[in-house]
Amino acid sequence: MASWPTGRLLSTAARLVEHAWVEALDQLGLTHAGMVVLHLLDTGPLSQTELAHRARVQTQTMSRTLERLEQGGYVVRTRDEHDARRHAVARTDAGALAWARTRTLEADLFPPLENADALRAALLSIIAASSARRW
Amino acid sequence: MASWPTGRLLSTAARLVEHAWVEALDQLGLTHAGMVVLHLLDTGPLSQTELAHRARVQTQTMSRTLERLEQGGYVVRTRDEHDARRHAVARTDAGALAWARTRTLEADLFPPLENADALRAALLSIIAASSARRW
DNA sequence: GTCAAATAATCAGCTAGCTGATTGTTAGGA
DNA sequence: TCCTAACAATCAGCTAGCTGATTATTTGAC
Repeated sequence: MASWPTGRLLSTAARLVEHAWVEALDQLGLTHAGMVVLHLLDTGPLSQTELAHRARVQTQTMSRTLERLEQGGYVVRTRDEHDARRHAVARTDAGALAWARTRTLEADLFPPLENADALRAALLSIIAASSARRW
Repeated sequence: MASWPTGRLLSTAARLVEHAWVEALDQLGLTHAGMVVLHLLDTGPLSQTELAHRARVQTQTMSRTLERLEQGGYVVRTRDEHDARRHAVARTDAGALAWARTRTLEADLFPPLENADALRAALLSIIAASSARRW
């Protein structure tokens, strides 16, 4: 596996790491995609397009994630007064509570590494390079 | 985004990097999951369970990927003579040709990095840590 | 003022992961 | 020998990504 291309190592590592969260999140009725949204709403309500942009995801994908979050009572969507095309997405109390509970989950479950800073730097530069033409 | 947990950076980077392959592979009638299989068959036929194990994927997922590869003519599945539970999966000529064409694709499309070796080392240790209890 | 273009969200439909349950085959112990 | 446990593959059904097409609303040019 040491001969695998770096991109494939990246995909594989990401997928394996996600497994660790699923069990813990499942008990709270959350998914990882949902947790990302609850995090992004930390600073206040956002439109769906803005949420999708910040999560680096399509608006269609975000739409469905929000549908589930709303159904679970973690989020409310209300039509924007000034622009009826927009939905303002806000966390409910239940959403804020769930986020508080999972706050440190991602970091806690990540396997400890020697060169964690170098890894973060590399990932950020990959994201920056790949986001350029897309987001 | 610099404040995101490392695991989330990992997922996001992996997803963004995959976008780059899709277009190129699509023209060859391949998907990334399929390409991984064609690579794993480099050294000869394998059972589906073995393929799933090496790709770090469930056998159900592999089963479906192989179904599509076989349908596209890139792979053949034949029942094992000695153990009728097993399927021996082998590349066809078309499969070998497709693999030859995409051989360097993953590496070529990966954004150039300063500390690529450190990244690979970190990813390999993450995979090792996460694989331990699962594969 | 009207009509075309842009924008926000959604619908339809695809692949790739996953879990849980099922079918067919093999191997091993009573 | 038979019957149960293990194993290989698949079926059914879920979420999360994606593309392409559609609907409703707003904006802007004429």
